[in-house]
Amino acid sequence: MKNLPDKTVERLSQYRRALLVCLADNKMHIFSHELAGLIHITPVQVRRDIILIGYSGTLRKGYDVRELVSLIGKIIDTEEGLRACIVGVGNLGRAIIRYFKDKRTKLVITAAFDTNPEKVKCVFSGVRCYPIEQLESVIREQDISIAILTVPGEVAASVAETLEKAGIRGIINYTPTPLNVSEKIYLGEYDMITSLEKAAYFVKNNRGE
Amino acid sequence: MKNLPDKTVERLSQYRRALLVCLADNKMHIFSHELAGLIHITPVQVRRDIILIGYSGTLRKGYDVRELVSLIGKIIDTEEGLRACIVGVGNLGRAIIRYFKDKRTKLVITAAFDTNPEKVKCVFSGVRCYPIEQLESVIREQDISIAILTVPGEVAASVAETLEKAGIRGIINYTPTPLNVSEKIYLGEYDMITSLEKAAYFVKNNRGE
DNA sequence: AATAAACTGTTAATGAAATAACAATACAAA
DNA sequence: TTTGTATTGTTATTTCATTAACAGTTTATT
Repeated sequence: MKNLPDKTVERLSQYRRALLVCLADNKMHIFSHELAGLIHITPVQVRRDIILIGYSGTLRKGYDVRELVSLIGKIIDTEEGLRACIVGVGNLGRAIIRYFKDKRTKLVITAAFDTNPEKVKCVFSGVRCYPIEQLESVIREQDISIAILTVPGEVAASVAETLEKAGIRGIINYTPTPLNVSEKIYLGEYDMITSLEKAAYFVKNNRGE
Repeated sequence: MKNLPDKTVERLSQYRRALLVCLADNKMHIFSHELAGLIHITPVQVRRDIILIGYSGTLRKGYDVRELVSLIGKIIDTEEGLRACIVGVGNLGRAIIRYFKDKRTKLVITAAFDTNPEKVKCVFSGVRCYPIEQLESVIREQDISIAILTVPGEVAASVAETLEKAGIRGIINYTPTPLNVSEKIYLGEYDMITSLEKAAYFVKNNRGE
């Protein structure tokens, strides 16, 4: 059950979201093909993932939704919860703050940072904005593990360096600048130009998903 | 040279961006290890990708930057260029519009759509916003190939259906709702909660990249 | 001319992920 | 009780992506 494949982890997150909707609809059991249908993958893949996390369904009822949600929670979340911050309160930063508001209890954005004095000390969707100079101290005080980088590309590298010094453990980079951080730090690169150009290539070549 | 691997296409986009910076610095030749260093991958991977697109470097000078940029352009871009639109002009939609402004000549955001009457007819960073009812007609008139979906999750599925009817060829989904569109349509899923939860999992398990 | 250094290009091996095929089981219906 | 059906769970295969190993080539240096 340890060291799950990359893609399985991504799907677990999606499974949970779909399952929470089921629970809200009072649906207590679900078959692999139903869950597969909700996120548009194959039933086999669902079953394989579920085996990987060490869960078993029952033959005529499928999987117990609550148990599965709880198990996925044990895998993705920590008991005490993790805290994240936004670095760079532009449109994108604000979009993410707002979007995450009240979505998860075990994974919360607790601080934002910006250089603009107008933004500092403002509160965006409940998240306070600090001056970038306080990055290190606030991260340590609030025990923030993950940083979401939404600053302009030119300053991304230097901010990442500061984050590393502050002891951050994961960085999600929405900046166009590829980052170079210690192997110890989880790094997710999500550059939007690449996403769009990739789409352009496949559209051009008439290839669907 | 046809049907390049998924990951190679992504890297080509990154190569080009790095190479354009080189050109701006008047650097006309580049070695595989230099290019690899810029985006933090291995030189072997760079060389493999370059072989795949049918290009050759020279032994003592490496790759000709201009030629490589031009070749990548021929692969990713179309002669006439592609047009894209934003559906949903919230913070995220505006962030993307602004971010893409003047970034690429062959890939341009030409329209935005929203239901809010206050936003309709506004121009965001040079991109006009139309009412969602005109989605189909505007897409056809402007020959828009790609839609970037930044609407609330609840309406994503119905918007996607309309996009499909309008003859869209690629959808980039920033919505938390997984989409189900025809196999013919390229679909990129970029849900931010999944990105963050994935980071949480790896941070929790002390696993870097 | 010979040698060494610094590359590119190619093939082979490995690893990760997805798919296919099928075995096993519980239940319903005849 | 038997048979059929729908489902899970498991193993094997295939496909895709990365890494490793090394062969080949040009140029500078001696």
